Amino acid sequence: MLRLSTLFLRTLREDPADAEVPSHRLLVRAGYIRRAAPGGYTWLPLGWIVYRNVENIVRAEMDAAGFQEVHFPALLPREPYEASNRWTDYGPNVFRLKDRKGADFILAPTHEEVFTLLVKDLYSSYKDLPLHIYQIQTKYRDEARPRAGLLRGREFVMKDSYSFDIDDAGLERSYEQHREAYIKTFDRLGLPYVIVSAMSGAMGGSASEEFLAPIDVGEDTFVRCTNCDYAANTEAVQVRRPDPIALDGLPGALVVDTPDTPTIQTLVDLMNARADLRHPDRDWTAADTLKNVVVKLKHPDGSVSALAVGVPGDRDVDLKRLEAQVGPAEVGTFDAEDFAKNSALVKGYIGPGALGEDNSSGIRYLVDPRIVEGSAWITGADQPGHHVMHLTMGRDFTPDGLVEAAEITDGDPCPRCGSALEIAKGIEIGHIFQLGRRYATVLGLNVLDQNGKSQVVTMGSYGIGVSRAVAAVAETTLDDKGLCWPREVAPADVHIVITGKPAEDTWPKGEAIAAALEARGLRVMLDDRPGVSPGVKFKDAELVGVPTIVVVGKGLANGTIEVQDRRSGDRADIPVDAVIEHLVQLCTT
RNA sequence: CGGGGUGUAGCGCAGCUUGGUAGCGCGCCACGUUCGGGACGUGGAGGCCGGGAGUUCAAAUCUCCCCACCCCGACCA
Repeated sequence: MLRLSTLFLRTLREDPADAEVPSHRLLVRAGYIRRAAPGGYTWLPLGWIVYRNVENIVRAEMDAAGFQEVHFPALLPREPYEASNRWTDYGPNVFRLKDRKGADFILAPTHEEVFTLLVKDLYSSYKDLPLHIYQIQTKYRDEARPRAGLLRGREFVMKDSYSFDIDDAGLERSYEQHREAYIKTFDRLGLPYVIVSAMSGAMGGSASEEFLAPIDVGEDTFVRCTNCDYAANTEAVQVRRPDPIALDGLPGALVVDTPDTPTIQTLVDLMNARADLRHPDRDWTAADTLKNVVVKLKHPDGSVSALAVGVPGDRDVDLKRLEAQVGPAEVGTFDAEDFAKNSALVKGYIGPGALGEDNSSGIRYLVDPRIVEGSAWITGADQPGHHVMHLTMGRDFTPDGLVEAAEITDGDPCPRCGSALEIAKGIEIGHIFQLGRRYATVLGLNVLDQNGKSQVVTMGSYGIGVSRAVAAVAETTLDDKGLCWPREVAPADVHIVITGKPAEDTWPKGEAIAAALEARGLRVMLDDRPGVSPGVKFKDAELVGVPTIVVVGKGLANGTIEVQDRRSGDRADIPVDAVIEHLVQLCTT
């Protein structure tokens, strides 16, 4: 039984100044967590109970799916990460340290390598597969900017599982099993989620989906269709490609004099104002122009190359989307110095004429899928103050390929059904990922198949942010009075408030009810603080967020106990001799 | 890493412009009153004013450097 008279708890009357996000504010205010380090939090007794409830739900669902729990150290040597190249790839995001002999260690940000090596250590036959193992472990990432309390910390707890299969069909099945287990887990946690397609290209896998809790304070942007069930991380959205247009009879390309038009808007305004350049039927818009943006790619091996991206002029290049396509290379800006080195590029007037690996700049040129064969564009003529109109894709220029790099906007057509997409924010609470053979290959995880031939194992990796899930549950359930936990993760089933003076009947009665409920298997929190005014007790009960609040007070004179539902605020007066049964019913159904 | 903001008692804040006794509310302790929606009185405890250097007779206050936190952006298997 949790007695508030002795519980290590201090609720705050006012919001902490350093917390902005509601879940963070309330978890601190209601005495669940305290900040202990930049991006690191101490779990107080109530928080730790909730954390363990969440962890146990996750564990129970993993076990129910037949996955086996193991536990690695968080402190790991450099070598495995060297083998997968992530010692360098991870860059400043890993905490690195040295032992007394000067050997390198890391605080693991993720465990793919050591899981792979563990299986390599013990297994060598196809008969041992498939295998699913997982752990619930503290992870460390030196985030540039930890924020929002538990939502993005530098130390956090993650459940990470890995599947090992002999072939692609097996991986497919393993992935599906994990997907099912995740659905059950999040349903049980009472956490709303959207399953979105995510990027997998950079890691060499074939399928990847994220579970996002749709909340405005989330850091991930995703789209979902207003009509069908398509949903994707914005980085992974595949734009609908219009049908090609026949090339016959289109007007020829025409270079026109357009002084002082270095931006799309100035260009469109000038074209609409000039009689000789106007569109015969309508005004030109930014969507009629082709904008070419040059960026620098920094490759993991340290080399740098230039890349040109062509997008319709009414859209910006979304650097995150671009980076997801070109990963593991990083995208940087092409600055004045870079322009100076490449005389074929005229800033503000860059056109396809100068781009492409076969053209004067030699810069690889990728275009948005909307740039289809036969589409005609107004674009740069590669000389100051000049543009070219009617420049037609497939006739006047041919890019080196396509790239999904244009920003996605509200109302864009769904790639599946064509209806409008809407943009939303979410917290990533889970990620499932068909990793493939990348790690198994570099770390040499092979098994013998039926024919005695050595085969590279194919892997999946699957994560749930356990500590983050606590914040996500809080965030999706709280209201203006405080936290509001779903029963299964709540620190207790009932929160009994005793009002009146310790000498009055309410006190022994409250104690008796608490004991009786506990004997019936309910988890009880009892506010037995003497000399604390009823108002304070009510406010604290609402702040702490136990789903059922029981008030032993004034009603006792008439033989009733008040039972409140924290979420709805509904109150009912229950006769004293029926209250135990009533509550047991309430809390177990 | 860039831009903006903030560091003063456990929490929320004032004081800084114009240098001179460190304050308020909540919380905490003692006693008394009160007891169904954040009660009241009286008396208390609690501070290296984020850290360091400097200017000055004298620094929370002025100057420089550093650190931390919050917000926006960059970054985020």
